[in-house]
Amino acid sequence: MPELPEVETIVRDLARMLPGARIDRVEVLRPDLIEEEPADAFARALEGREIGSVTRRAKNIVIDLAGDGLLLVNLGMTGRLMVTDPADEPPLHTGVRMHLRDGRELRYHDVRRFGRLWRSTREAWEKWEGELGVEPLSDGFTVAHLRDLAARSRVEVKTWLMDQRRVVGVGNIYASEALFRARIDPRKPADALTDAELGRLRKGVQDVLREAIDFRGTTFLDYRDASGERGEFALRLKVYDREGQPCTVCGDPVRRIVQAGRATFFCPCCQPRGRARKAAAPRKKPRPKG
DNA sequence: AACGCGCCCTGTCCGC
DNA sequence: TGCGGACAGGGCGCGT
Repeated sequence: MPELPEVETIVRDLARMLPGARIDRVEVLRPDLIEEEPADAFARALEGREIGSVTRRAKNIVIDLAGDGLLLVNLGMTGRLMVTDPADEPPLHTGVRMHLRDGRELRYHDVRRFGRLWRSTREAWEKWEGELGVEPLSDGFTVAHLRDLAARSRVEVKTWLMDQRRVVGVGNIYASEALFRARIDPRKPADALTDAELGRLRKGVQDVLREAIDFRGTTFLDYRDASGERGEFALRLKVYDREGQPCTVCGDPVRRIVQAGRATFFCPCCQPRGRARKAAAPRKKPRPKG
């Protein structure tokens, strides 16, 4: 489910709710969600720990255990991490229940179980996250950096943008949305992007992520924030899941293609191929019917 | 080294 | 109404 805006929304909520809480007892209902074996060792190791800070790196939730290492959570496609009342009957697909000393429960729920929870030392984590790409909302996300990355890859830009070793946090929804805003054909090879296009891409990525955070994320299927609420950004999507519907800018039908096995949505009129952007940028054009 | 692909899993929807 | 197949927001490991 979750791309950067959804994870960021959850993290901001948890960062208000969790610091200072102590983990009393951990129940692992779905051991395959836990990296560590046996999962029981993972559960016992968390018991008694105090939660320090909650932060985000890429699409990972980083829970600092106040000097006792880190608890990391990747939500995969359908993961949810939320604070609940333990009296609430855990629904089917509840994977981990962390009972807090103050009476609340930190609950992990995941229908498809693509998500993972694991422990790490700060040193091991820093080494691991060093392999990840640049944070798109950080100062390091510059046109110069994008140019360096793009010059070394002939992969189609949409696929390129989703690779977490280059730029983190952009998944299948926001990749299509960012390229629409940047007016770049998603099939264009990364190393064919001009500086002007990279500049628009940088802005497109940042704008769409910031706006989605403002709306607490996009709820497509399963996403819920840390309180179990839906995000509100879905209505603001311009191309994602809008195949055949009119482009909000030019009225032409939105197209769906498949790249690297994932659906891509774009407007062939507003995101023209090649450098065929001779005249002014595509604007509303009267469209002939038929 | 870089890249494409299949796969992990369950639920939903669509066409027949 | 039922059933098979396609597809769903991520990421890893494999083979080329």
